Amino acid sequence: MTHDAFAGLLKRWRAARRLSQEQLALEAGVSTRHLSFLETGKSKPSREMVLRLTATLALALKERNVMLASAGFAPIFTARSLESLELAPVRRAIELLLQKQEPYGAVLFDRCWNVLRMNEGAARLMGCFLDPAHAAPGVATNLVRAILHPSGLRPALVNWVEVAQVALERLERECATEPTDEARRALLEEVRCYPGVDAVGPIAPEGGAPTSLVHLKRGRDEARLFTMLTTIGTPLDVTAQELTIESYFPADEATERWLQGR
Amino acid sequence: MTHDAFAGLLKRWRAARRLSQEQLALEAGVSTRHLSFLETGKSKPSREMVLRLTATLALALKERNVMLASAGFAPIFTARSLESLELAPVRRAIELLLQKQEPYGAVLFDRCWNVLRMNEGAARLMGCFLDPAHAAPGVATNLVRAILHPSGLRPALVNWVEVAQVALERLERECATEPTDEARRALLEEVRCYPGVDAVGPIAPEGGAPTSLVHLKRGRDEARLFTMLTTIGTPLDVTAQELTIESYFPADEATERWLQGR
DNA sequence: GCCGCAATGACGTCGGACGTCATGGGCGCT
DNA sequence: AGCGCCCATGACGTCCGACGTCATTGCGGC
Repeated sequence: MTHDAFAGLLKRWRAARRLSQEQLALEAGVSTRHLSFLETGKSKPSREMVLRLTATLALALKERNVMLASAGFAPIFTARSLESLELAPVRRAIELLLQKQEPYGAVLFDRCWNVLRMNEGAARLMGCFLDPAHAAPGVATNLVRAILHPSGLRPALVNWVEVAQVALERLERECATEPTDEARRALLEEVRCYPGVDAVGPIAPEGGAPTSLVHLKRGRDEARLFTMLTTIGTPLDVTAQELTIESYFPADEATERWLQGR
Repeated sequence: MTHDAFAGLLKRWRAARRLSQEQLALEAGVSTRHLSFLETGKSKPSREMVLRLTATLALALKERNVMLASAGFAPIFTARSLESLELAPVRRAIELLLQKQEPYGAVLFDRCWNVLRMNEGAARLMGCFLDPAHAAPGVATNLVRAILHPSGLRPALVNWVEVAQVALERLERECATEPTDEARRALLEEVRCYPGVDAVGPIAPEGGAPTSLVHLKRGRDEARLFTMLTTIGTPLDVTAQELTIESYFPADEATERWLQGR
């Protein structure tokens, strides 16, 4: 490593907290010797050491993640993510973003793919292709369930296999990257039990672009959409990074007219 | 860890490549013993081991990052990111996204904050508040330079100090999280030499929300905007995660009218 | 019965994270 | 000049875990 980023960060944060090496070392239960070595880059911290030090420095979660990354470790995640929405300006910006997407659809998800917000266009799509009569509870409010559950969008999804495949693949990938997230893992186990789900292919051949195609058809209504995922914030900023927006665009002229004509 | 994610992933990928433990171990220069332990979760891999194994398995970069994360390590990044744009559907989706944002502004950046694409609204904003006469080269095509360089937006930025602070902070944070990125570090060094930049505060007090306020004024034109960052893809999906979109919304009624009236 | 494959037991090496104690040097304060 | 405070650093030591070698056992298939 050219410049040891962790060393510099640690020094700066300790300075910001106005602690001497000795004080910090004492509080964190670390030897002053080792702390000094860490700040000069002569030693590299273990993951636990990073966590201990950042905890004693009372750093915000986001900062801890930066420190972890600077030392070459994966970030930690949190179970919150709803109250980040309480931040008024973020909330307002999201509202506007969704609104700008009209008449196309756009939906805001949390990291378990629960629907948090939905614009008019998306609501119309849902109303059109999801049979509200016999939708099992929880299916309409969760993207993964909506796609994979037999009473969800599945009857209307012409290319169900592909869509299911990328959805499953993505969920599995997420579970692998954040093994600590129990809720997400539970969701994965749940949908794996749905009929027909175990039949979709195993590891897709290197797939996984941020866009994908969706072909819906129910009665005389038919739409070919392609969708794109975006997440709030930068990938490094973990504040509200669990918030994802999926935007739906018409994939052909017919769908374009159909969307406009409603 | 409840379920060792890395172990399972490794086993699945090896199976997908139709290799026996012995073959893979031989090719990767690892003892069969250790490989077996890794697949049963009895041993945990070092960062280098993960890289060696994923390399011999010829996994895509994205998959390597997933494996790294599942073993608790930070992902690796790549220097490309432009050719991801060549993916036609992604490109098209981005085009549509920017277009939907009209008449508000929206700009697409790469991870060095170079401008890759810009919609009409953003172009108008730029034209209005950036003095093209004496803008130094490279300033108009890079967000960080545009904000921090004296010949950029700085004269028009009423709340320059705050804006500069978050921009600097963000850049520094990024440099810390990805110490390998030389280009980005060079940019940081460059802008640090601009006059007045060293005077902006050090570490901001736990700031860094995904939205921020911008107040622009030049002659009779004045706009108060708030901006939000979104990135393409999910935070875990590294395919094109280096692509960031900044969207500009009016922060008050006057600005709203001013924007519509152009 | 033989073979490919995976698991695993016993044992060894080694590097690095982290500890303890002691020393020396820079800097401010009186 | 003298005294504290803060930091770096030398010379040790401990310990754990990543990873190696060799041999053994158990499994399913031709």
